[in-house]
Amino acid sequence: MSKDLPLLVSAPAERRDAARNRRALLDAAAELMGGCGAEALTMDAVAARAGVGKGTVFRRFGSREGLMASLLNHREEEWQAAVISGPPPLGPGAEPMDRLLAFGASRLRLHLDQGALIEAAGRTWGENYAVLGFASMHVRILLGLLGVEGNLPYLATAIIAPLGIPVLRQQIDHGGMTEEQVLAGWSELVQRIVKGTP
Amino acid sequence: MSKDLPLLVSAPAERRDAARNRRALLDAAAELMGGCGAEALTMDAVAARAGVGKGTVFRRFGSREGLMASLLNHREEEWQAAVISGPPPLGPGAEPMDRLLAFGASRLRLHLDQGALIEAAGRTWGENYAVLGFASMHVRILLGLLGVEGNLPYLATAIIAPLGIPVLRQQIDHGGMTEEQVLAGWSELVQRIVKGTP
DNA sequence: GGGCTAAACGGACCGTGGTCCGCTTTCATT
DNA sequence: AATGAAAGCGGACCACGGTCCGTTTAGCCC
Repeated sequence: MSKDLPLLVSAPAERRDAARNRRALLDAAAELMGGCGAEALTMDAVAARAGVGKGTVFRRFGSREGLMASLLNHREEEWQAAVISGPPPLGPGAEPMDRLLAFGASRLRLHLDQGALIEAAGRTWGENYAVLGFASMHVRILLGLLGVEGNLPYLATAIIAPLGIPVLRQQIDHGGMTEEQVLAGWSELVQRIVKGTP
Repeated sequence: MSKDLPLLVSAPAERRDAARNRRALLDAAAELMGGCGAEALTMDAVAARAGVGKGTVFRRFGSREGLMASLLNHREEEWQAAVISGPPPLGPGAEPMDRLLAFGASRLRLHLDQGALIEAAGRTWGENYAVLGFASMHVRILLGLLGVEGNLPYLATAIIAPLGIPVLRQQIDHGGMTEEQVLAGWSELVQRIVKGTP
């Protein structure tokens, strides 16, 4: 039997008890979330439910926001995988504009689904460069394929911005729009930006 | 001498000690902010500095975020006044497109100036309908004057979204853009949206 | 297996945001 | 000026996020 090679993994691998506790904590957090919502979730409760001390929770996740961000991470990874190698039109194989519109619809749903969690994760998630960077790069590439010229990095972030939770909340809760209207508005926005190429 | 009529004011007027304490608290908060930044400001410190009890702070402002939002309110009101009746191109008198571009530049600066405070105020400020609603209505009207057709309410919020602090932080801190590049990108975005009218 | 080291653990402890309730002040009315 | 009621006040109190450090445990080398 060959020993596993360490490959190029620089992370020195987690100790087994640490890994077990991390999973126990994520499971406990998910269960408590399902029962009471993100707002009411306390770190003491998570620790107790997982059968570990509170210090362990903070050692693993750094902060309450970090724990929330870890919960979000699962869904985000699935979503990124769907973009990279899932079925069209979100994944490869469809026309760029169809992929772009599918991106918006999918991202919109994801954000609305996870809204409470995203808000609870605050800046730890919101400033997660890996997440923002991936979406931004994807949109930027699609815009390039569509023949859009100009400041693509900026346009990409500007196209993604109205899909953020605070904007969606304003439009839906205060502006009286439905989810469908928001998506239709976003699609129109994208068409205009693509069309407006001088 | 005629007694002041109550007019149509529904607010039953603040008692004099309450008004005095409110100003003292806002002044104290502003001073402490200047000294240590928004992050380090504690409610106990504000109360002590203003010479009142902590309960009074929460009675006036509801929460820490509420206090931050009240501090922001001054600047916001000045800004709204400048839009409504200040000198062009931000105020009335300039061409719609010039006003729109001036709006973006002015809003961008305002947000960057008050970034720390805005983040400290969190949702209490971010979901302030009066603020979002004013900006959104203003942009919507300008778009109308520019002959843009379509879902103006949506387009207005989408144009404002990339001027939000989280997006600006991403672009400037992680994306390597300068303030000038962001403003140039936003101007380009607006031109495209206006031009893209079918 | 024995022993060594670094990592992980846990829960007592602390600071801060937020609440509560008995006491004080304002002010309208007479 | 006296008075009554409502608004305001203050600081003891609580809950929760986050830290710290003495103790335990996993994993490795002999």
